[in-house]
Amino acid sequence: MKRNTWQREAVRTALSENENFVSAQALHGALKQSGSSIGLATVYRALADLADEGEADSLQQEGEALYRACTPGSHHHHLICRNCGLTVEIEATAVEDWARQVAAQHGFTRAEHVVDVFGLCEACSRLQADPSSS
Amino acid sequence: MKRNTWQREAVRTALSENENFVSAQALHGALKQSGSSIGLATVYRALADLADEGEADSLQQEGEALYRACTPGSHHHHLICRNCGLTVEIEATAVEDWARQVAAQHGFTRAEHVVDVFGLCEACSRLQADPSSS
DNA sequence: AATCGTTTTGACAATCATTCTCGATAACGT
DNA sequence: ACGTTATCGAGAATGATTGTCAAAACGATT
Repeated sequence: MKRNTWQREAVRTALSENENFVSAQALHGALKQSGSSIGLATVYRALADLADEGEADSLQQEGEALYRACTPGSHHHHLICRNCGLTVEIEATAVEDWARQVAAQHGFTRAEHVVDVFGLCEACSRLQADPSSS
Repeated sequence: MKRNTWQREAVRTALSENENFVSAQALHGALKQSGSSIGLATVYRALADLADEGEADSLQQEGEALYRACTPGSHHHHLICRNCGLTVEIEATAVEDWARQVAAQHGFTRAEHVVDVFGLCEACSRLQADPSSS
């Protein structure tokens, strides 16, 4: 049976306080900073669980897993700033259909897909164009 | 200046002999099997170079990087069998456009995207439906 | 073909994220 | 409150990838 522990709740809370994708390590660091005594392994476990249960989205960047609280129950993708990490949830009905269709065309079943868009957000685009204003 | 060594050539060749995505470790193992004395670090370096130069595609799966020779100069995505690794290159013009458009809508510039579709290929679908025939 | 400056290699150590281990702890049903 | 048993925490273990550095290989030039 699954139990409710303050640790899991702490991770859930810490996650939803972050607008953007965070690594398990970073989240653990933040929790420790704010006085929690939670263990690193526990953060990893809690994040994996949350991702399984659909309460968090995850993606791989530079060899590490990043997590983010997500609006549960809705399938969506992300538009992520490569520089500052700003993340926007995006709907992609058209892409869902396309993926399913392409898979079917090639005889594939059980299609899932990974779709993420990276770029420079408006602010970071400006910074890059005019570095003096940083 | 970039030099041509038999090691790099060996990696390029080994890659193109594999229809599917392979890990650096696996590729190194295969090369050793066939009598090569190439070092593991060299395989990692060669693969990173090939990916940079657009001669190979790469993706992350279960915490490890997988590589695959790709038709150079063409932007494409992949349809990958979750079970046997069979890979099909797919065109995704519609998705390209969608990605660019979504990024622009949110003020993002320099949009890039990660789009991969995973599923079970025809053969593996059958196996799963009727495991007795394996 | 021999030489020289530079790049690349390979063996192994180092790193780093993540997972495992296991005794201790705490949740939940009774 | 009690006993089960899932979960925790600390640190060890794992496993992929990268760094180090002396030795070897490359390629342009004699």
